[in-house]
Amino acid sequence: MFEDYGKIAPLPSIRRLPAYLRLLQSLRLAGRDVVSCTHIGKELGLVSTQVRKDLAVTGIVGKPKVGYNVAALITAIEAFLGWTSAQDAFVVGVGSLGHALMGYQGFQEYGLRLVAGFDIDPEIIGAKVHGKEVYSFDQFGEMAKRMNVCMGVLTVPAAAAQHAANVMLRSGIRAIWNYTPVTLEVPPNVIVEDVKLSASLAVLSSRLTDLLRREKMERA
Amino acid sequence: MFEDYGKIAPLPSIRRLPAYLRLLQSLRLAGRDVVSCTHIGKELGLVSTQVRKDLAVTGIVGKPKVGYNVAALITAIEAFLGWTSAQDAFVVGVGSLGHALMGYQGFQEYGLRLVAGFDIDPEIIGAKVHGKEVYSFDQFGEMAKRMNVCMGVLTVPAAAAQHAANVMLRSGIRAIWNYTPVTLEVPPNVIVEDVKLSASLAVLSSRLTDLLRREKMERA
DNA sequence: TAGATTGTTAATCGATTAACAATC
DNA sequence: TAGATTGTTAATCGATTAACAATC
Repeated sequence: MFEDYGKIAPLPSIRRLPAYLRLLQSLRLAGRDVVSCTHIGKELGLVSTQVRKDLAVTGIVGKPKVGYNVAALITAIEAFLGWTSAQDAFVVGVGSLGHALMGYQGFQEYGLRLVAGFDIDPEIIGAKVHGKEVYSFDQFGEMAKRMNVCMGVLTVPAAAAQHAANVMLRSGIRAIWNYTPVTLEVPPNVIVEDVKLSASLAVLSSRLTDLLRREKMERA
Repeated sequence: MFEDYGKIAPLPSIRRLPAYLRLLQSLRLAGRDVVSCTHIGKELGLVSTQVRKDLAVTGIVGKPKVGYNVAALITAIEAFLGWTSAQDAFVVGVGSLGHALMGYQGFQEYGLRLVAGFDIDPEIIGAKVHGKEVYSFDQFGEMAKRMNVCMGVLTVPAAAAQHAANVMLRSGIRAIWNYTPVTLEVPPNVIVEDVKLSASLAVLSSRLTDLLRREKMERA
């Protein structure tokens, strides 16, 4: 008898959950006990039915006429995302971006702890970055096994990305947060999530180009 | 008589263009003159019809049986994105993330030049970050007008985001690349593009949680 | 009670994929 | 010529939005 574990939540819904979480935390701080989808939607610029559908993926149920319990909703979202217990991760590539991520305090909120960095540059190996040690990438496998770390943040130059990923995979890494522009090849039981800054910039600059051109034509 | 300027390209297509651009540049470097959608698709893990639809938004046309001219395609994508001439931008908030972005060389490829940073912290005002000056945020308006900068990268703490954005808007900024988790309120003639790291991490960690749970059940 | 809100089903919308004629 | 490839139209798929009964 097969359970329906094959069914996963829509990615767009998952992507919106952190925004709900942030709002809910501020509501809790303000002493609010319950909140409606209408209210959430107004704050975030979404229609209420979309909010309701999104929240439903966490398994939470609300009360008609009342709304959702703020605290329960926070718990449900965090549990769904796996942000209840801190997840440890290694940073691979301590250049300016890796450096910045290691120092970013905001990840705590997302249950993510970047516990160490790895690099191949002797200049930086052994240094402390925001209080965290930087090790030689040669030690990655050993450290990953010892500390039972299964998530890696990839911030190496593009040319080194696939090689670094291969080493990470051999060390038992199951999830890679990929900040490089490279399309990584990994086995199906490993998860890769790409942070495509260039994609984001493409949207911004193409829209800006479009906007400025339009205004120019209107003035003419 | 109305032109159909209202029609804009699908956002998903725009978001994929930088990946095509990157591949095409490496093909050009390898001496390739022409390329087919099938080939591009194989490299990037996309079906050929999707590649063709995406490329069509740039206005480029290919030759049946031959494919697309690599150099022409590069030019067309860059023109569409507005990445032909360098776009200057200011960084608002020179914390660890702003610092890292100011030092990131990769933005050159995207026609983006981060020419200066702004902050309110006297400790960092006047410093040079990766060769670029950090000014007081009080000087933002004056500098933006003088240097005719219309794009800003927002990397301040969440609590300061809307206020900083307001100042930027008053200074004539038309496009904000928003790295904060705040939903900014801006007039309709200003473009905001959100870089939601938390959304990306949400996908990664929820999928990892799901994967690990699934494996646990299989072992049981 | 009346009205606001939830949960769910149906309709709409937009993007992806498939099909296929045109063409070099 | 034959076959690969483009450009375009149609079919499919999935997400968003609308409609509405259930409910506190």
